[in-house]
Amino acid sequence: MKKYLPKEIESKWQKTWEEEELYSFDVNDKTSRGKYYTLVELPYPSGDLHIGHWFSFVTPDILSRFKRMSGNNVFFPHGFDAFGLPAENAAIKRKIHPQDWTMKNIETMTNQFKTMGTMIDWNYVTITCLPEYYRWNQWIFLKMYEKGLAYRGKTLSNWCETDQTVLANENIENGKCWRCGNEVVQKEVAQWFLKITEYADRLIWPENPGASPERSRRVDWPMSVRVGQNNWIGKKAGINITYKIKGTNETITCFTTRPDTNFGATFIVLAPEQTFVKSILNKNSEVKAYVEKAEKKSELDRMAEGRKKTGVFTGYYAINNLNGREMSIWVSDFVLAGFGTGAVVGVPGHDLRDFEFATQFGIDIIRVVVGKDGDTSAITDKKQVQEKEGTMINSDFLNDLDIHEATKKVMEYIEKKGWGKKTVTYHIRDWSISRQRYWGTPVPMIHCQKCGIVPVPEKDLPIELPYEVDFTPKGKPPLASNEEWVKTTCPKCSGPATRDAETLDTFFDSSWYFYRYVNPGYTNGPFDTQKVKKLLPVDIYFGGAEHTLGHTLYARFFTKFFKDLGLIDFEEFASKRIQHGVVLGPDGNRMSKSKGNVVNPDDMVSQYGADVVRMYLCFMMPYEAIGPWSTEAIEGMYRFINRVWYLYQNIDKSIKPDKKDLFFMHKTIKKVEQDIPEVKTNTAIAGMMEWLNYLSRKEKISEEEYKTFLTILAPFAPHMTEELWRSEMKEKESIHLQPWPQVEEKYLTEDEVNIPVQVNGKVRGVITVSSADLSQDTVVKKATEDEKVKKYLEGKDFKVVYVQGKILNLIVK
RNA sequence: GCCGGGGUGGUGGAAUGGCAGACACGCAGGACUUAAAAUCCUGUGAUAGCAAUAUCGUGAGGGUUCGACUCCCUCCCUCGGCACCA
Repeated sequence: MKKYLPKEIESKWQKTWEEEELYSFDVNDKTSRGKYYTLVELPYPSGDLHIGHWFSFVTPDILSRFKRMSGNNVFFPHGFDAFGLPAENAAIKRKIHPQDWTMKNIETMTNQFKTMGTMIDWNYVTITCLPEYYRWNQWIFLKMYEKGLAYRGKTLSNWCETDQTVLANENIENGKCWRCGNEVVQKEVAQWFLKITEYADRLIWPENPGASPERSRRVDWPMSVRVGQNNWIGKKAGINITYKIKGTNETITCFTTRPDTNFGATFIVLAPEQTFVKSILNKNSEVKAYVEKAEKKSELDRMAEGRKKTGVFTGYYAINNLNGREMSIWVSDFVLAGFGTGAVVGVPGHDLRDFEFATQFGIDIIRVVVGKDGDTSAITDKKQVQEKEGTMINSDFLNDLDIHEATKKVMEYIEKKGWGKKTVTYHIRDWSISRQRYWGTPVPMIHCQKCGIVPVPEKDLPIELPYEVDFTPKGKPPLASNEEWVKTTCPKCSGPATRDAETLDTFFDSSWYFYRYVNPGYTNGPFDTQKVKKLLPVDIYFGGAEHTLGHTLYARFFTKFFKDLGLIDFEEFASKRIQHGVVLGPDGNRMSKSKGNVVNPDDMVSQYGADVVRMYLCFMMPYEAIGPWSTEAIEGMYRFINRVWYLYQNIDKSIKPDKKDLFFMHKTIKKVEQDIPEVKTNTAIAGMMEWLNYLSRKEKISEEEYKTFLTILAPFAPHMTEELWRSEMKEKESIHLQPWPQVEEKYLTEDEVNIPVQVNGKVRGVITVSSADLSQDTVVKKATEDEKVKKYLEGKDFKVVYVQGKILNLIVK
């Protein structure tokens, strides 16, 4: 038999498959088979394919191939998330235009992707930086503007000095920019926002997805994503209580979720940016100095201070309606202007942060006794409170209630008295989408001196990104430097006007690409609604855990918006979400050029072949895990593939599989077909290895066994199985068009079964009994006759616990 | 601090109430070879023993159960997310 030479056979079959259009997807498929849409997050064209790309794409490919063999019309498209800062930064550094750099990378990476041997249909490719794609970004933006969901706002924003652009909250990691890692500062900038807050309630996952009646389909997303997104949305029900400021006509409103603790409120703290604070700046120099200092503090400065509280007394008092107490009013930067009302009522007996502030400034500490447990979920350490000689007061009318009821009752009481109003707050903010950079979708808006902001008429789309632009960062958008492009006429009054020179956050692009995938050339709208109806929702969406709060949340938001536009009729775009892990370098660290621990997939492919690399990536650890690449362990996979290859020589066409052979064969088919949909390729491969070990121990094997082995191995190792199937075994039709072998349950029952026998829960022997008679009497009889077991029974009486055909436990007193 | 995931041999990991450590790597011994590589065979949780075998063993402690890596309670460690969020 010829040698196993992966290099030769892999490129040969990749070429043949392309010529034969083996993987071409037909959306108009007339057969009755079901559709299956496999989606993997579209990669950024960074330049070179990383082993991480292989890791995240191979398992989806195996699943897709398996689904196809199991009789589904499988859609497995591809694309590139081609806009974004790295292109611009690389271009500045290397003096290449971002577009040229990006398109070249896409070409390189596409060729590298093809060496993986996936069943991706390369006729369906979406590239987000092309006008045919981003014109529909602009279209969607205009629709959102029309519906009041896109608006121009001027607020304190996250600003990255290095990248000279605004960042969304989701793009900040520990106060630093997610791209460059440099400090993010707060800056007042006018920019475009999307009102994702309007969809906050609909974006909240039901506690038990699938149970909610308005969701007709079962939605299976990881708990970490559902809980993470719900926390990020951060819906809280509470009450806004308004307090009179003594000696003025003014009031202060504070939000709280626990008004029952207000009996113990002793002070109020305002954010430096709060309106009442602004009104007294000129009356109080101490407050003024504090506010000015606070404004200069960056996120990092605040973090460096830790929990140490700073603050200043305003000289004013507010009246607590519940007990008539006068509460001193303070200013402190621990109160956030952007959350709630920018004012907090201090309850130091029940809140650790308030306790710290009260201790720092010598404010009274009161502990409230409410409810049948005599306390309201005290946060502060009791001893500490007593040391501060705090007063204990009793709110008599709440004595028989639990905390939850007490909160509710006080809330109603305050509202009835007219002191406050029930309200709901959210942690999620509107999504800032303006970027002051070049390489992105131009915002389709026009600024007219007379008419103000005017949307570009739909017929004028796309507003193309000009090629000639000075894109070195200068603090204003690079597009503004191209006067010819910026100058335009107002669509309303035809007077002189300028184009909006900002570009859209690239997360806008990736929020809807999977709709575009079904017909990337579609020209009558952002996507082909007929085809979308056939293929979506996505059946399984593979991607990274880092997209929990950004991309996947945005994509869900867009989906709900499209539903409201009547373009689609479902709430969730992906029925199932699986998040891949990370392949670390052989030294256990994250791969990086500077550490010199990068595993280059091209090198691995030329050394072992794509099939071995594919299978090793599936076998090394579970898909969701994080772990190091092993230069030794991959050798084991090379051995496995070679053993399968040369096992071909052991075929004896004259023999038929016996009962035991068939048992092993069907057991393995079952194992593999159960594991693949659960994304457990590591154990599926282990199952095939066991079967191979069994087959290798035999002198000769039947053709049926070998062919079945190749068939179930085909999704994992598509090239070598095809070579054996077509070149060696002279089969006409590709192995990848074969149906998945049927599991015959009748072969899975064994003549004899081994039953472990326990005495007092410890295994003392194993008996073999005929599966024809597994009755308790027979098994117990056989067990008591067993020499090893007998020793432990010593003729004593025993109780029997028997699980039919599985285990026998004898309990001796 | 809150939320979520983990903790099993020398290593990656199997087992979701029923023989813990499948499968693989590594290691040790053997076969083949003048020799090496490759390949094949055998062994490989710890302790005691020549051995049969026994005892211990899934982060720690308790509990439920005939039986617990698996379920419950308390705690420790670790990774990830959020965070002066009122």
